[in-house]
Amino acid sequence: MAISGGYEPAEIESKWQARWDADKTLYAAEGHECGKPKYYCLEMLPYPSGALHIGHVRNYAIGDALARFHWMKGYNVLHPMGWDAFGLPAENAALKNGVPPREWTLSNIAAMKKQFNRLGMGFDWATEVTTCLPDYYRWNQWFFLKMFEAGLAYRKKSKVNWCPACATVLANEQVINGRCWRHEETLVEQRDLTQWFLRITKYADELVAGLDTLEGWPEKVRTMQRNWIGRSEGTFVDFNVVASGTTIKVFTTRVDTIFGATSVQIAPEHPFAKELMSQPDLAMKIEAMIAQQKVARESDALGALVKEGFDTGRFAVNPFNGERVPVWVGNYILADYGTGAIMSVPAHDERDFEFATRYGLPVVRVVAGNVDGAGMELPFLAEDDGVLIDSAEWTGMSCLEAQGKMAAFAEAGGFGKSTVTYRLKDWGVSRQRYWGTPIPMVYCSCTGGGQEPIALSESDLPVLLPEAISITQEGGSPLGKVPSFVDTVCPKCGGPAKRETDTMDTFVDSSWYFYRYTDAHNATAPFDKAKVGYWFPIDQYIGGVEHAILHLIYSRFWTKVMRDLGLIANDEPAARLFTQGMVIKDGAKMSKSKGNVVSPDLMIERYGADATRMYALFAAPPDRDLEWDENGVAGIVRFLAKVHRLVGKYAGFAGGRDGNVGKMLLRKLHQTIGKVTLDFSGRWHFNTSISSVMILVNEVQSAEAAIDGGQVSAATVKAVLKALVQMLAPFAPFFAAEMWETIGESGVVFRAAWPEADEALAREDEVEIPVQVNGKLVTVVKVAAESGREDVESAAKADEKVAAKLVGKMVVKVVVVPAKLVNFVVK
RNA sequence: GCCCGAGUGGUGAAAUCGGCAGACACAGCGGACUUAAAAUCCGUCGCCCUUUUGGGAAUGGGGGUUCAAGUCCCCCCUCGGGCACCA
Repeated sequence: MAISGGYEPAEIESKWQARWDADKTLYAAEGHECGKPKYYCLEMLPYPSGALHIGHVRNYAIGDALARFHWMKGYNVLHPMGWDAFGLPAENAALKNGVPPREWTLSNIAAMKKQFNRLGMGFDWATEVTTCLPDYYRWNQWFFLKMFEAGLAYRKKSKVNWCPACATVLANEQVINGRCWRHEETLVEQRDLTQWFLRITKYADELVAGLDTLEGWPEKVRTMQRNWIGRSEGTFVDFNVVASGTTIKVFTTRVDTIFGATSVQIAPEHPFAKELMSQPDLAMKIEAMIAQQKVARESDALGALVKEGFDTGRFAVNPFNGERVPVWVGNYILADYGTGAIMSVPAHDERDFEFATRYGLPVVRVVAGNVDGAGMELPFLAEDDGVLIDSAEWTGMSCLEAQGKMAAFAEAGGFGKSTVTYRLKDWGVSRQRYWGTPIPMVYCSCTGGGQEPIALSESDLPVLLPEAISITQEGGSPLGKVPSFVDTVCPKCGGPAKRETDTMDTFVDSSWYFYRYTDAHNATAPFDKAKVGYWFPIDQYIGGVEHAILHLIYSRFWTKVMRDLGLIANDEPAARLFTQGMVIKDGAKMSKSKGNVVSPDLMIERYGADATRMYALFAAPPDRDLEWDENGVAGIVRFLAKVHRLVGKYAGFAGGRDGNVGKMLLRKLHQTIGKVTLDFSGRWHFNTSISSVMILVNEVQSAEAAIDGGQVSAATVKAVLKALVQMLAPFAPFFAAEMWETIGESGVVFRAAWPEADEALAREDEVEIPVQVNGKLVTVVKVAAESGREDVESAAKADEKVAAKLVGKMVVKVVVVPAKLVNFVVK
């Protein structure tokens, strides 16, 4: 588009880009000795796909505005950037084009770095972190060894989520509605594999409790994490199976209702069900039910299954009353939650009620008072605020009280125990892929018949990923086909040994990368404790809400592990978290298939980086979804062009004396500074900051004739232009740098002190007061700002419109809110 | 089903502490400048009734509190997101 006012974004932007590349004045001060308060501003690092998308631009525009604002406020700001560079796409590209993953990844990084610079993002490249390079991933291996030593990393055979499209295992967090998080169309299969796990469950309680301290995190994210961890307090109770040595341990949150238990229900995959498989008739039914659950699980219809089950013909004894209850296998019992077995209390659990009704099992009520508002007895009572009946010595006790006492009773009797269960499972980190961190373990016949892992020692690190390998998607880990990698020497016996061929989940990389930024070139440790101590916690972390439970739970876990290893002192990685909204186009999420993808490069080419970024901040508050409208970007260009023209015109302005217009401009200026500063102080509604700057510019434009006529002093003009440029600096950095030079300021605008709003100068002499009669607006009267209640009221009464409304009426009450409004209440 | 978040003009939105609803933009419409267009500038611009003047209803819907409600309280609807046979 043609741009007026002599504003040539391409010229300005390439000029400053070159300067910023060359000089490092915008980087964080090295030390703690700089005397400034620190501010660690962090945006989530991108995956190097090869190109930034417009959502990135928004994310980083928010962070960069904050970083630059804090520079100007005098903070020592760490604003780093890196690359989450391991992962499957690199391998897929290799499969498709034959380009080695490393080469593909590094060239993508180079391309995206160029884009970042083109966008004018003020990142501290001196601390750049690239997770696929050995100087980073060796520390993943180092942490792994530490965790192994601490019993936090272990290997076990278990059912794992297998994505056929990725040809690898997925963590529970990477399975969404039974489908792969990267392949929506692909159902995840369950496979039995021996895998590496990290014991995140050990920290489950602390991860839940810590959420209460994270007041700077969105409630939404905290709730999601709470749900994900799924902490549930309850009781284990042992039911001994009659005529067998077997005990079925059930988990219940309502041990108080145990006198109402009329059956024990076990999952088809429960160990006792396996035991029963020796009976052919039962085996068939059990297998059918396992298959049924599997199908339902895969199509995400587990909750929709009709509750079915069958009697095993066996009985178990309720330890509280010695009663025998039948043992059933139920399709609504999940093997992987609790103990995979429940006591069924149809009177007080909706699901048990449904099941019992279907099969005619008895319903025994043990909680009184369960009537509805109309006095009708309810079929069951799920609430735990009732009073027990027919429950031996606990009869008459409140449910809540009984829960504690009965659990204690069971514990004392040796047939039960208070417990806490979690939905959260240990984090499966093994991946059968090439492009990831090798797991620093070997297997040797000298230990456990070659089945037990032997840890390498620190001095063996890094275990380097072999570079020249051919990648295929068949037959297990690609690394398994590289003899030079697999064959190694046993650290224990010195004989020939085999390396672990799985690699680590890439979420390991992103679990601690932000610590590395503080000491990115440390060759002897992941980081220096003192440096982390200075910078942590992150003051502000910014990213998409899609990471609420993956990255953000893993990295909290990692922080706690590192703390317990004595490496850091903080309990949580980030004091404040901000999740920005999505960028949408034509009302829908952008996607290649919809053809509504906005290219940042194209935007920069057409409108410049400054306008593109500024639009991303102007079009909506940052926490909300943003509809991308190219006309809006053009509008920002018009605005910048206007500023460009005015700054150019008045840069060397001399003469003039402040009349009313000069005073008005100064007043508007200080109002604007106040508004923009306020927006930065927490709410980040940059859309309103920018609009207030637009208002200021519109005022200057309207005042042009007066300025030209000498009614504004040079000092006022200068003050307005200078602060205007400073206020634009966080949003349009190239532009601001250029304008700073135009008005003859020396030094770097981003290091100049942020302007202070002078309240006295910002104050209006006169205010307009709305006048209402019975709450309805009648008119607006102008009064001196300092007017008292009487003056305001009499000014309002004096208005002829108001007077007309008051004729013949009785004024019951007059509400006067100074500087706000007058309301006459009349009859 | 449970838990978050949202719902305001043609569009993106503003109203931060209960005090003029629609700031600032985008789009539209009219005009100036121009041979013409672009760019720029000026004006206009929520809806309904009214020639004007003016009047009326209005922030998803319904109730309430208040002199005053987009904002607070209760109930409901719609959309987005998360969790879901979790015992």
